[in-house]
Amino acid sequence: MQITTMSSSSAAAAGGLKICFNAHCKEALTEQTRRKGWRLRSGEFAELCDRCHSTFDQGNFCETYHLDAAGWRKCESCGKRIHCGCIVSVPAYMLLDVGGVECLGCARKAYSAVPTQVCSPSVVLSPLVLEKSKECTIKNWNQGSGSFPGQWRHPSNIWNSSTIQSDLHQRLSYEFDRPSNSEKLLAGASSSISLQEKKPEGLPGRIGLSGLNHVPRNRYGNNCPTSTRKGMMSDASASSSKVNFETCQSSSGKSSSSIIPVGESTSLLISLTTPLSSLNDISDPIRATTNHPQHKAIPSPFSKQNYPNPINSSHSGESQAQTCNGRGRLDPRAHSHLLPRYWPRITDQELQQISGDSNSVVTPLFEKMLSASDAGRIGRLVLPKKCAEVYFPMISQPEGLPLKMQDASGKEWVFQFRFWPNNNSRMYVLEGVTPCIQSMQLQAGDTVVSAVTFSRIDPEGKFLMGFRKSSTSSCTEQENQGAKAGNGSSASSDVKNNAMDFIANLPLRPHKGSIESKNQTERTDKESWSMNDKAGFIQKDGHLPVVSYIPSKRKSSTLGSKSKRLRIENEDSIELTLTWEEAQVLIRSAHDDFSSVSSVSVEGHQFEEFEEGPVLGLPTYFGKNQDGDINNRWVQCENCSKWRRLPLDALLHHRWTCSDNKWDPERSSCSAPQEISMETRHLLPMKCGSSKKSKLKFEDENFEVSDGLDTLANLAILGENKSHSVSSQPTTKHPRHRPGCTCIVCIQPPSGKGPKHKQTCTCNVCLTVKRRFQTLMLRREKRQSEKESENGETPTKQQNCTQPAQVLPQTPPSPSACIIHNAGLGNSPPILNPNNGLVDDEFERKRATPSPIKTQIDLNIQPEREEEPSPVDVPGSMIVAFQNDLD
DNA sequence: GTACCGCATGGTT
DNA sequence: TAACCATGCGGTA
Repeated sequence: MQITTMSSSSAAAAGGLKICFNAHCKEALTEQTRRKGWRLRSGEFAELCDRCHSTFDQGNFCETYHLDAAGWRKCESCGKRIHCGCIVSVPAYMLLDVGGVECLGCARKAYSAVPTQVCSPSVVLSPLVLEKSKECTIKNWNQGSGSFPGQWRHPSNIWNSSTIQSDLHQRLSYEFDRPSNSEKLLAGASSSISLQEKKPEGLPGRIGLSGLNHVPRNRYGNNCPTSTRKGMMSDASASSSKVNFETCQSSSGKSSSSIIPVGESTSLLISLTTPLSSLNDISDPIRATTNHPQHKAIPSPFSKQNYPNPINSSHSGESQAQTCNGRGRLDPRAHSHLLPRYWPRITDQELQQISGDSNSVVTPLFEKMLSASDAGRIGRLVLPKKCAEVYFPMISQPEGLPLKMQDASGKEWVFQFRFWPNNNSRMYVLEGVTPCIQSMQLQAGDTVVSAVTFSRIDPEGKFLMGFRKSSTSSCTEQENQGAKAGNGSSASSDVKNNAMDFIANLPLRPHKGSIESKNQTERTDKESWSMNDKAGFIQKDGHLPVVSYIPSKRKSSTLGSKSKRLRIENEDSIELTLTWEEAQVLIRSAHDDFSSVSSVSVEGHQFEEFEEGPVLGLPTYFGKNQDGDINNRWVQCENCSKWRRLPLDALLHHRWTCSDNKWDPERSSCSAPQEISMETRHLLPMKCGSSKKSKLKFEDENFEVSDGLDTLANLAILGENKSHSVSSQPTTKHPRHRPGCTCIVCIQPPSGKGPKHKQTCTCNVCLTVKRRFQTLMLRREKRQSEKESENGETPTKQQNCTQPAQVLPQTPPSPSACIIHNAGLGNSPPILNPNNGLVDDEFERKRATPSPIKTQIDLNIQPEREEEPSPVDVPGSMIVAFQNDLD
């Protein structure tokens, strides 16, 4: 074999007295005795004295100097001893996927015997080997000093090999991460130098390969007599191919020796070196190789690897993790053969965590966004076909084989790697992943696993399953990519929400049955809601996720009709509905007036619309003094659940805590004991779950509570409703309704068809209608008042009467009335006793006092928009009905 | 009734 | 247009 050598950056190191790099020798070197040994990570070469170099050159270096060192292993095939403990012997062996090592000769034979599938990169074409080949080449160049030029083709000739070109292209595109560069390279094939000069922008650590990157405990085996640089070449030749190398010198003159294999065999090695001087002064080689024609993909792993520090590790065995930027470290095949969506995007940090301090080399293989079905209960993870075939073991039977996977925490899982025949093709799946994914969900706490990255750990040959969590950003690159890839669900799977956060921020508050509306409307945009719920995917990051859906064409097209799965999920969402219903009790406007609350009808369902997102609040209770006057309010701290007495006009945050108690400094801390009073002892609900109770009638008739929503609604109509006695027990249909309730919620199907509401109905829908009406009236009156003000007129009596804020204080509360009131409702305590069915004097008094409102509400009408005519103007509508009812 | 299995279907690339 | 792949869905335990 003849090798032409061009240059080495090591030349720059000339000058000054040096000693032999061999720690066991350390003989002083002179210009005349200095010889280049193995290549170092820096791109330089170990400088050896003549004697050591000779040993090295003969492939006996490790046998000579490392005999007592650790790291000797046996070739799994031929049993030859291989030193895997230093950088010198790196090119002499290969790491097997299944573990163990193989000498180069055996590895090559094994590889040649595998026709199509999947050879682990490290097995197929160990970059180490490649690297070593190069080193060897370079070394020999140095030695041979450019002889036999005639036997070396010009680099341009190399490009005649389509295979090589392809591989190189892959490699280049990977290495440089810039197709343009590779294109240039290919186009300008005449110069591999240019290759070397292409600095990997954004690809800092370029996968170095070679022993450099590798585990220090591998080296050339002394039992592979041919496995020194020369020997290795012999091995390569032995595998039926003659390999020639040609090197070109970088025009920069830097340490770029580019070794381009020129051969016509099926076993061809291309090794390109690019200087990494700009990057930590580490020169890592790039290699493109081809082997079996069927293996277009060159198995050279290496994305991120732990590179032993050549200086240290080669002697001390210490390894040093070297991080690369995420993009460039993936297996070149990922870029060349896999769709971008499958490119692993594992971060350096993650790799670092995975590899830890060990000598393991972690090679990200591919990544897959989790689809709904992947993350669902089925427990099947569909694998991209190409990824499965390239990176996972070949399987010939559909049953496949069990595949051991290790997650980032080190826990081992065994999945069934199998395939289904599908359209004359195969569909690869990993079965049994649900526990693992769920485990990751748990570990992730409140985040969401959105993608899974498969990597391989060498030399163990184990597979690693890493999970990427969703980000809080709703429009992450992931999602975009997922959406772009047509994987809407995966993209959307990033958008899991905490239910309460969602509720708290939801601009629309659906009424009964509105969950369905919610589903209908959201489903079309984002099916993953259901999936999330189903899979327990809830993101509790506190960020508002509501509008971050990335619609998927596919999803939307699928969701409409025939999605049995989705129907199931919708059922699941009903579970959320119940929770929602309960949560409704506490939802209120963020403002302390009603003007910001209106009602809209969407697809036949009523939504309470907040100008701003509603907030959650605990109910408050109004207490009275000894005279029977309501003069205080009790509110429960959201932290300690203690009740605090506040002034009536206290304006409360939706998350009121003791620290907000500026009215009673002594009880402005949760540590302060709860005030002992009649109310706290007997009337206020117990700490646990009290706020959820929709309606309570306390022993003391001074306290009557209703839930905040009802109060809110009733506040709007101020007793215009006609109460009726009902049991305090909720109905089975609707926990907030009483037996006998004939409201639409209790008696109507979700379709909305059925009997109309009765005027006495106090269901949410009715109440909202009333509230809506009140809001409309208020606004109307307000406008009218403004108009009149502009005209210098004073508001009419009627106007005053219709404004709760004005009316309420004027309406003396019943001595027996103490009202629960949604904490955020503001200063004006609602004085009513509404729909809990308790008829009192107050109500009767109000009933006797005609209100412009009570004759205007038709519970069965659709709440109109503000612009629409007032119900008052609609003859024969609710005016008559309501009046009749009252009469 | 439910979960699982495995093929089929059809949208997307 | 073919391949891919998400998921539908019938059969079975």
